[in-house]
Amino acid sequence: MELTRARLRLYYGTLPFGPGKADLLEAIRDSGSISAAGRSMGMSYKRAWSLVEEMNAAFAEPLVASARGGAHGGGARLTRAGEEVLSAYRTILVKLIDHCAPEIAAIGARLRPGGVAEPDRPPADADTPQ
Amino acid sequence: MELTRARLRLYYGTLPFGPGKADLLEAIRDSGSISAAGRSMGMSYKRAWSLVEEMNAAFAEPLVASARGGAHGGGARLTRAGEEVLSAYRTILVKLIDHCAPEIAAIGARLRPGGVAEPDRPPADADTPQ
DNA sequence: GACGGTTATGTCCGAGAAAACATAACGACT
DNA sequence: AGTCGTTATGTTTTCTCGGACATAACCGTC
Repeated sequence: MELTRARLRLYYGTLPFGPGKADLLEAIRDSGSISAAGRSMGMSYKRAWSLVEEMNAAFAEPLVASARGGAHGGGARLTRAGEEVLSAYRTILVKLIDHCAPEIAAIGARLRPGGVAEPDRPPADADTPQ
Repeated sequence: MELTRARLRLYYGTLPFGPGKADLLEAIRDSGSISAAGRSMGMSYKRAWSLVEEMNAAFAEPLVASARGGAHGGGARLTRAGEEVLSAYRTILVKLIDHCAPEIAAIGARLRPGGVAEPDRPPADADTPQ
């Protein structure tokens, strides 16, 4: 059985930083707005915004710069710090998959071949986009 | 700010394997029983047992061998497969901390020095032992 | 044969998290 | 001045996971 997904959450004191925040940063960078980012990943604006607030409060300088009003209602973009934190997190995951391939495969090799018997599951059920 | 904790969860198809199961395996190995393991980590027996069941069902051969009745009511121990899966997971975490130290530090370096201002917290609050 | 500690399994309930819903403020543009 | 999409923030409802209980079966030991 192959590794499907890996979720890494780092705790710096009380601040957790994991896939949720990383994906959100990425979506904000790509879309230019918090609400569009939330929509694109099936997350309520409220939640997306509160994650942004949490990050901005925990870091010395904000990771996301936002503005309201204006041309298209406002928007948000990643700061340099935001870009670099996101990049560092992505690098960690890549290195993990890369350097730990033997151990990851060793676990996978011991799994039951077809996965555990789960009675008729509606196929191709998209990943719940946390 | 220093990294306090790292939680890695691996998904093989529908089976998640993370710190909860790894710690449980370790506690079973050390205590020789599912219930003692659960107690030692503040987890109900029911939950500990269901995690064991989930693992045993997902792997080709069980990770935990259990027996009921007998001298002291029964007990549980790790199989060879259990030992090796646990070992592989631990190795992954060690390698992660080791090889990704620069990126982990890079994120930590951008955090607000004293952590976010949290009004008077009862100090030395032990980690919630998930 | 009763005892005791454990495995095994089901049901019910509550806390905490996330979603849903509701509103206000903002400001470039028309 | 009005519009529009977004940021910002609060309140209420829903849902899910885990904890709390309850019970049975098992089997060396005394």
